[in-house]
Amino acid sequence: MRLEALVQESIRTALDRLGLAPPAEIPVDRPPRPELGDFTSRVAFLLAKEAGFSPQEVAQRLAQALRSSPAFREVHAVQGFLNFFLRPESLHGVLRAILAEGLAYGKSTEGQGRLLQVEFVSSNPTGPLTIGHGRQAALGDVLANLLADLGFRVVREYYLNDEGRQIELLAQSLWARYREALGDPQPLPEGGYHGDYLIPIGRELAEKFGNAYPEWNAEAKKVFRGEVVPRMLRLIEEDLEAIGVRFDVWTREGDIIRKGLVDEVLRLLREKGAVYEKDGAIWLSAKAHGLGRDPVLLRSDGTPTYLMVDIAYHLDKFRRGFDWVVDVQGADHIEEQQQVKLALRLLGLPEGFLSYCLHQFVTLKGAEGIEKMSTRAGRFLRLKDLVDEVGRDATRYFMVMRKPESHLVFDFELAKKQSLENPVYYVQYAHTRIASVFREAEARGEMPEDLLSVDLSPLTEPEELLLIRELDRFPDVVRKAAYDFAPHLLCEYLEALAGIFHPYYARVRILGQGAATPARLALLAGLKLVLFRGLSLLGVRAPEQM
RNA sequence: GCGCCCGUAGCUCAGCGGAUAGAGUGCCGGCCUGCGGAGCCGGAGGCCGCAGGUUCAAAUCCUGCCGGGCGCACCA
Repeated sequence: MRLEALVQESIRTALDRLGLAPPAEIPVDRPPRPELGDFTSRVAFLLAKEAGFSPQEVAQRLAQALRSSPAFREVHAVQGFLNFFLRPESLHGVLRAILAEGLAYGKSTEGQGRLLQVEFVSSNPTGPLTIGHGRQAALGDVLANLLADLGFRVVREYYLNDEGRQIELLAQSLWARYREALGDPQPLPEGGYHGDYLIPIGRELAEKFGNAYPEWNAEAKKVFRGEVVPRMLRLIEEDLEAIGVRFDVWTREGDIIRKGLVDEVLRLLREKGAVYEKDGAIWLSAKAHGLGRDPVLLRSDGTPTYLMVDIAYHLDKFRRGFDWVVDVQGADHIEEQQQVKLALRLLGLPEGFLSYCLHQFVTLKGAEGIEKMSTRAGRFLRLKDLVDEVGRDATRYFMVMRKPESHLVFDFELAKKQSLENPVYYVQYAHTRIASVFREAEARGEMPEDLLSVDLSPLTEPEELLLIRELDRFPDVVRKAAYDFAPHLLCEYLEALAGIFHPYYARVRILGQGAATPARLALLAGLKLVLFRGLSLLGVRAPEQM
């Protein structure tokens, strides 16, 4: 049994014996300081009023009733708090259970195989991915990993907007580069794409087409659009591959329109009286529902806006059978999120069908002049270049080590460091170090045949007991990181584990310690397992050697 | 002006109703004859942006203000 549940059950039994009704949920936490025990409960505060005693009196009675429980060495009542000190044997049992679970440890089936879509990156094919997209790629991928461990059937999806005005501008920008390569410099269109990445493609097309397209006209538009989109997709795929992200499904904006979903959504919204016509365009009545302004759904030329198609896309997601959809998006999409959610509510989709994981932007520390990025202005650092420089592991780790809604300062120099100041190396090194100890144990013939049947009673050092207590937390960390869209909690947890292990390793010898050796190796096996699981969820390697 | 997010140690950030507010880094001072020193230990450093309120209890919840980010296009 998990330790927290063990404590809860003990409290429940004690309450029962005292004739007190248990609260709906019995709170059990980790105390702020180790001298306050392994677990603490503030249950007495919740019961004091009803019981007619002070919190401290209630706590004292409970402590008295709990002292007979075999799980605890001591139970203290302090200022109304109930503090539990576990017997080492209770902790040893936990370690044994973790080892028995193996790689399944931390997984659950509570998602019940429900179909979940995580949509992320979804960058327009107008250029390579920047480090900003990198944060989203890492976040989306890690969230997908976490939720898959909770038993959801996860689909990673990329929404590809390969039509519309931006693509046209891109095509025209490419055409200008093409003319430039032919010695006929043309100005880039207003709001066009200035990035260098179009220059070699322009040169390539100059060779391929010669002077076939001297004018920017309807035919040139068609041809250059056809040339540019697949090439941009290549660049994006290279970036995704660099950071190690694969998508299961790519959906194009054009697919949604062709399915007739735009017309259908419009019809449904009209039936609800949620749209109106003004200046020849169709608007969504968002203000009437508390939003700041009414957005356009259908332009006066009859074409749908991005928002319109996005709403239709989400209806499509629903029809495709997803039970839950998580969209990872940057802070510049806040208004749109409110509008889409409103529209889905009006369309009668279930509340909670769509969740947004919103993240703030990334700035790069230690790289002058490229802090402010813009794809259109051609001022950015390409994701692949960053990965090439600092490595996939560090890139992924750094991108998720802060909570998404916080602005992220990516410390370029720190990420590159191959020393333990770098948190990702600190964690990986713990894993490697254990692997190294195991190799040494094998060489010396000290490795037990079966770690599961090892006598764990020699595990009595404070760090040993603390480590087991921390290993016990892993499933909670996975759950919280997944449901709160907070993968940084996993980073923090892994750093805490490594932070207990490294000093322990420095102080206590593992090998050649008689009966303590197999017990310590079993502990390290449990730790290695959890480090591996945690790093894998982050998509970061857990090396045997480095 | 309106909407969302963020103001916690010099810096980068955790903590988001509970007991003396934490980590990493930086700074100061210790420790290298054994399993990887790619390390370990100790210390200094905080009106938790400001002001009210709610609560037995507020960094945490509410209100207002101040500072920063993002958005407020018939762009995507």
